[in-house]
Amino acid sequence: MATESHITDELVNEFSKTIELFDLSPSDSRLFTILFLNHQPMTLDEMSQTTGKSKTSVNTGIRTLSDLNLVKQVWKKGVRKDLYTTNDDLFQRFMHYYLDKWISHTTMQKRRLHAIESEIETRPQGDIIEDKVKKMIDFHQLLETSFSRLKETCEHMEER
Amino acid sequence: MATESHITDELVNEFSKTIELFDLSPSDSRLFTILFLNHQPMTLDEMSQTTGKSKTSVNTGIRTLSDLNLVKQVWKKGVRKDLYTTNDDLFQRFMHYYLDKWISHTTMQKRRLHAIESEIETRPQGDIIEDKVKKMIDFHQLLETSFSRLKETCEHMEER
DNA sequence: TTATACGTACAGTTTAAACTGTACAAACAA
DNA sequence: TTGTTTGTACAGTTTAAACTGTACGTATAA
Repeated sequence: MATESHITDELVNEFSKTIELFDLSPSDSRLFTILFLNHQPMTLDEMSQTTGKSKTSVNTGIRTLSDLNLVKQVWKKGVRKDLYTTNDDLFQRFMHYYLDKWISHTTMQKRRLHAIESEIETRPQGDIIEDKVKKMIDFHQLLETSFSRLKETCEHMEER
Repeated sequence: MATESHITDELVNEFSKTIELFDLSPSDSRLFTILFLNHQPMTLDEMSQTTGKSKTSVNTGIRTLSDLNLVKQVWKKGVRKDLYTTNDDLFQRFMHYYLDKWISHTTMQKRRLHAIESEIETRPQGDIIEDKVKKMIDFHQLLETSFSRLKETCEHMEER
């Protein structure tokens, strides 16, 4: 038992570090990983037990993960408690959520910058500022196309 | 004056939101943006004044940004105070810093997972765990190649 | 040399986020 | 119906991060 929990702990520690890169809090990342490693879907009480956090805390964590489509609720006849498990297609799910976040953000900000740009036209602010705004818009454009391309690439990638 | 500062404020607000996507704190993002929008390099006191933060705070912020190669120190004869300005090639700089972070992280974590995998071979943990570890490694592999490809793509992109 | 100006280390404070426990509402069992 | 069980809202607490002010070391100018 000591051995098994040691290995599992290691896996949780390492994997959740990667999950954090997707802008999830350490707690939420850890919760996701525990759920992913577990053999069956888990109840709130089980997750509370395993993570060492309160049930309330786990509850809000699960809600966050559900909202991002990384976790789903499942039903099992005879079980009264809510059961949760991780969604399949780890890579596709995470990439989808993450890239959409980037793309929608950059698109929106680019639009806002254009709005400011036209506001500037009515009351000029000087060449330097105008040049900076252009640079900012270019920056957003490059980000948008980069991440859009990556999204396309990812959708064609295999996951076993 | 009211007009000018209004527009500048807007620009700072909007642009720093994008900078935050690169895992920089709101304060650091704001500091970067202010520095980027300013016509000349700025001193610590000026930045302190403009951001409304203490000099110490600005100092640590600048250090963070310098460490990430997003900001550089410049010298101007006759000026005793330290002067800082943003680096050129906004897009390339940010992307380089960000993608390197992802790539080095995934590479390292993949290696660690492989280590755990071989540890498991000596003391088997059951098929389910072994399968999960494989899935984790695949996940990291896919991340690594995705971001490596993006890096290549970005290096060939133009920035005006 | 002394005096002044500047950057930064450090301790303490403020602020925001994460977390907990209680209390309640909805669903189910008897 | 009444009694349990479960999920969640909310207020209060803990914890961590961000920030400030002072105090000191180094550099420049006189």
